[in-house]
Amino acid sequence: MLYLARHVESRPIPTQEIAAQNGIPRKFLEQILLTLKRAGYVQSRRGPEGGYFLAKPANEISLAEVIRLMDGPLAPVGAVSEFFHVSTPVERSPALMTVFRDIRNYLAEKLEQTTLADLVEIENRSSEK
Amino acid sequence: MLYLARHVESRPIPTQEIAAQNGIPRKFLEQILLTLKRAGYVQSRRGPEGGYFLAKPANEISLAEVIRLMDGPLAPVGAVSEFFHVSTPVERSPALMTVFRDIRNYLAEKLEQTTLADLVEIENRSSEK
DNA sequence: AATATATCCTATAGGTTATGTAGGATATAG
DNA sequence: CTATATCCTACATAACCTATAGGATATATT
Repeated sequence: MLYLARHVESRPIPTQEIAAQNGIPRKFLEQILLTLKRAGYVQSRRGPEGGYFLAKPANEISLAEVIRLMDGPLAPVGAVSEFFHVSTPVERSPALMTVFRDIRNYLAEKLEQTTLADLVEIENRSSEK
Repeated sequence: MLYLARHVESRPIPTQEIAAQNGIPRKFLEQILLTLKRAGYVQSRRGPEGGYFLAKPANEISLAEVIRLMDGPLAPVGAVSEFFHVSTPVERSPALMTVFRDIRNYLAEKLEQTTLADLVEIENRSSEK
């Protein structure tokens, strides 16, 4: 998705290119992009001149959303997960819960505040100099 | 280990008790304690009146050490792991690397600074009131 | 010395996840 | 019509998590 965000002005980008530029097996990448498409983060066009592109502006896609979709909960343990909560022995220690909840909150804030546009901008800035 | 830290003044504690009090299968717990013992975090005494106890003062055991032993690297991705570094496509984005490195550093600091003694103390304090 | 209590050690197993491989069906630009 | 590209599904493999199981060994107490 970062690669798509970097080339947001151009025509659709084929998996071929993304795979080659990023060292990812093409067929594996296809599956990931399909998942992203079904979740509404990318769109595609078939056939020659086809490929993938972002479905929304890069500044409306946070890392948190994408990571939750692909990797599941941000929380380090199920006991402090907001949306995927599961009961575990960790809950028997309020102090431990606080530590893990702090961690979850830090992760959530950080990853929710950072968008693909932020990353692209940072990289553009430092390569200009 | 937290349970052991809470009862640090008493005699060795058998797996039986820890298992029952924390809702963990006894045989499963045994394996975990063996791992912790081999790593030098707990000691044991066999036979009647036997059981497990901490091998060092609770304020010398950080969460980071224990989690690294049991769960592996703290880093959210291998590319920013200090001691378990592996090369991945993430490395192609300096900005992403920064985000993940920030996260790793936060985790490392937080978990290295928090010891078992801290957790016990916090819990004692709030139960006194 | 016998007994009961506990740890110690190893093998095994079922389910899930991560990381792919593979093959073909379908759409579309030129 | 053809080449290009996505779309869809099935399958494979290794590792990890969460155990379960059975017995060997040590030791405090009686």
